[in-house]
Amino acid sequence: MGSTTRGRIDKRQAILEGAFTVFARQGYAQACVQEIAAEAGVAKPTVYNHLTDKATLFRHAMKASARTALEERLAALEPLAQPGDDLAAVLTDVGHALLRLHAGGRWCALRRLLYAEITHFPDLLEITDQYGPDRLNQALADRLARLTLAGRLRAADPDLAAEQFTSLLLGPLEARTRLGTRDLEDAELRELAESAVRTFLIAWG
Amino acid sequence: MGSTTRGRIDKRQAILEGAFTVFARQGYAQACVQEIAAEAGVAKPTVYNHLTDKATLFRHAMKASARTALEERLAALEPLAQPGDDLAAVLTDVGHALLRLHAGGRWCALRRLLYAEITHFPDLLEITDQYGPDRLNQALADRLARLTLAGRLRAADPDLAAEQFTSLLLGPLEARTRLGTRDLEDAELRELAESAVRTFLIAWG
DNA sequence: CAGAATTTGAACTCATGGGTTCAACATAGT
DNA sequence: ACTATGTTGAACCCATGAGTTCAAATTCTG
Repeated sequence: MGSTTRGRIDKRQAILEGAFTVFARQGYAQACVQEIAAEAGVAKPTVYNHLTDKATLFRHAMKASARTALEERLAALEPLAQPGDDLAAVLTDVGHALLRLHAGGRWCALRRLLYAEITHFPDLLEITDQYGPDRLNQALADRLARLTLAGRLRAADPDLAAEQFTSLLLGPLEARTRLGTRDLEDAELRELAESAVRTFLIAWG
Repeated sequence: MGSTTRGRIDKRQAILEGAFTVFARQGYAQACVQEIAAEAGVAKPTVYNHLTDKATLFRHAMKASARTALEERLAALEPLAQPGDDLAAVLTDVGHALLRLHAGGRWCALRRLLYAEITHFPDLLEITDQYGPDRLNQALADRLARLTLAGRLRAADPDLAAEQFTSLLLGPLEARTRLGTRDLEDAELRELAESAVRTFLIAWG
């Protein structure tokens, strides 16, 4: 009930990390609390001491991971704040970074878990609202609006432009990786980013 | 072992339909064979008579549904064979039809099930290869290639063009429906199709 | 219509895993 | 150094549901 010490915070953190790892590998239903405990390096009763039950554990683990995933993607947008002369090159770098993140095993697994459980866990709807694609699109739309005001783009509807930009990146990625089950070479990710930026700039540049 | 009569084929068909309905509603793990039997209007041992076990049932149900989903989407592309004078209008109609299909409850559920179980059921990889987004993109690419040869489009890379077209449609849809958990008004689907076609034709028209 | 095949309802076996208990041990705080 | 708190390993209880059994009923076939 009271504040927990750093050591105990670390244990809870280890449990959440271990939980996400096991949920990512096996899915919610097939993941055993005993395995999660083992992955976290604690005893099973300790898991229950920190998190009430398996479903609570899942919610917390997913929230922590979704937050981290969004933070990483928002960080990938930062070069757009100071794009310099070659906007196409910066957009391509940003696109490439977003593709790498999206293709990463951990975020593929997060996506699968979200799809798998979103109808069973109402919390995941809220998590998706707070940390999902809309948030990334909003941040990107802000950037595109600024670039439009600076005369660098012609995005009268920055929300639509942002949405189309991320779609041009992630749609092909998802199809080519068969829903995230296959890796792509980094060169292919780069080409994909280039193609997306080319189409985007023809339409909105 | 021998051929089954029409009545028996119908029973097996009812089982597969009932199975998909229950899997779609509850997910693989939470779906009970007893409930599937009830949905199909048969006794539980009858389910086991026709399909060996729950996993086999799941694979067959998913394959049947994925095939139907692809057939419906391929059918939605048919207007592109004879587009008439107003290609933008036909592309918009086709896009609108694809969005409606994609947003339909049944195919949302199929997608969720594919994401949820694709790492547990290798068959789903094959099903995705045979009936998944790539198939739709290939068929669309064929159409776009023909339209390019006819001087209607400038799609030197019809595969990429097709991929971008479906991405411009489905990416925004998936974000706006929060992974298929919310409905959109048909007017919004129409607007989405129009926006996608507008960008597509600027880039590839 | 008789025989074969399938389906049925109810009960059953069995495995699995969520969650709990508890005395002993380890760690943290005063 | 003592007390409080947290953790531990092992065993446990309990619910759930996959899959099976079986005699009787129903449906199908020739």
